[in-house]
Amino acid sequence: MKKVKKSDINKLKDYLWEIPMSFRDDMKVPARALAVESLLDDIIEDRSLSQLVNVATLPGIQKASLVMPDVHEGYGFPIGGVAATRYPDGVISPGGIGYDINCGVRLLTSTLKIDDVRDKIEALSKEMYAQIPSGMGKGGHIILSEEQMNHVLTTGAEWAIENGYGIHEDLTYIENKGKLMEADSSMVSEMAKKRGTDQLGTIGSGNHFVEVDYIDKIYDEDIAKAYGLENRQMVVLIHTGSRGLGHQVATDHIRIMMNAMAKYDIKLKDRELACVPFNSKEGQNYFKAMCAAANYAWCNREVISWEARKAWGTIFGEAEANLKLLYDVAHNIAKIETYTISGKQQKVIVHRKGATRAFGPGFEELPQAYKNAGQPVIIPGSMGTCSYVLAGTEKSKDITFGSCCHGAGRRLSRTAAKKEVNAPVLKEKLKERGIYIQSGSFKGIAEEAPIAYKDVNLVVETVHASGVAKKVAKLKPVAVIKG
DNA sequence: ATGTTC
Repeated sequence: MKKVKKSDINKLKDYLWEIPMSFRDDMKVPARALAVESLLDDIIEDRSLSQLVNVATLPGIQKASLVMPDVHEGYGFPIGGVAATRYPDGVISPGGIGYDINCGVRLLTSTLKIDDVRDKIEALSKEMYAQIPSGMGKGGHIILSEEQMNHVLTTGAEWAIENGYGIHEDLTYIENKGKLMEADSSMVSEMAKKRGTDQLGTIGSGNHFVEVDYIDKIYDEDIAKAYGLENRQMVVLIHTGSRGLGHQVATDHIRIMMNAMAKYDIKLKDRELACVPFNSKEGQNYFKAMCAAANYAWCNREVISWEARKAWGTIFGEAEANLKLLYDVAHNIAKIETYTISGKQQKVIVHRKGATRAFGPGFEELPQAYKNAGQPVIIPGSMGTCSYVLAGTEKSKDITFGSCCHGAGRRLSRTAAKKEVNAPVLKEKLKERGIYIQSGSFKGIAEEAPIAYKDVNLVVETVHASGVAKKVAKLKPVAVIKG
């Protein structure tokens, strides 16, 4: 595979770079990277830009294959990538969505200020760790019957609320109200359902976590007010997805697609880009299964919120347990959306893999309170650094198919991170800075160390400067619960 | 990311 060098890349703006179609004769559109130059110099080191060029060859791809500033290499497609293919005959590719279907984040706001509760943070971190199951393969307290599983897969977050694990008001503040209508539970294999039987309300491992933060800085007073954010306010950030169930859905359908591709005469440089036309039988079946797994993930984050609320009730009392959902966004998902392409309205299948939707003001699905502000975009940083709340913009539709970055983005591989980091020492150092890490695994702490990640400040500066999202608030962590 | 490499 021809490696992408700096000299192959044209600078379009200070934060926008393009690999032109002349780079490789099989490219159907140019490949673009949103990044300030110092991040680009990091990005060029791994295979993510070569992967981006591969994506630009997919049947039906529109306008450009894109990566966000937090990009790094992934399975087939780079993580931090956006690819829109023509509806309905362009391809859908599970690799463009990711194994963790509807991995995403949500932010809950509290009525407490950090300065009033410093002395309770360590106890809070322990109580949250006790209430929220975490770790590889770990199950939770809810065991779903076959019938309940089918309900979760078709109704998403609603299931949690109807069964006493959530608050009805939350639904208004979840992307797609926590339920994709196209879901079909019969497209989810028995194996996938089995893996998901006891994993509702669990965070898993890797970069998944539940975190307590406080608002350290407000950049946009008006939008912060609309979102209900105030300086020093404590919030809860939840990052996880569809667990073993989503992983199995991806595994099952990638295998099916690899066998079906020849039938549709699709030939690829990298078999990890396995894809079929969206309107083919296999494409539809995957999409329906993906939607079902996405619903499972929304239900999962709703149940985890219930567990977090329980822990807050134990530590601070009933009145303070009423954490309010600011917003819940997916960053591993495919959506059918409409954009202006070459001057005309065109429906596309937008693949977002490690990319957050970032729609601007006026978007009809937004709750009334956010109509003028735009969709909240939640960007978790690396463990122990900081995170951001941003607001989507109208401009994101022109530049990134309504998308934004999803986090800091990995810089070192997990193996490299483990070599560099002494986890017990890191944990102690963070504690000295008032950040309590609760984790069952030192290996997990090492892999997620700040040094393993890009500088989230630069990532956020890039998206802010490019206009795809606006900075609203900066969050600082005080407690992290992880696998 | 993941009952850690279909």
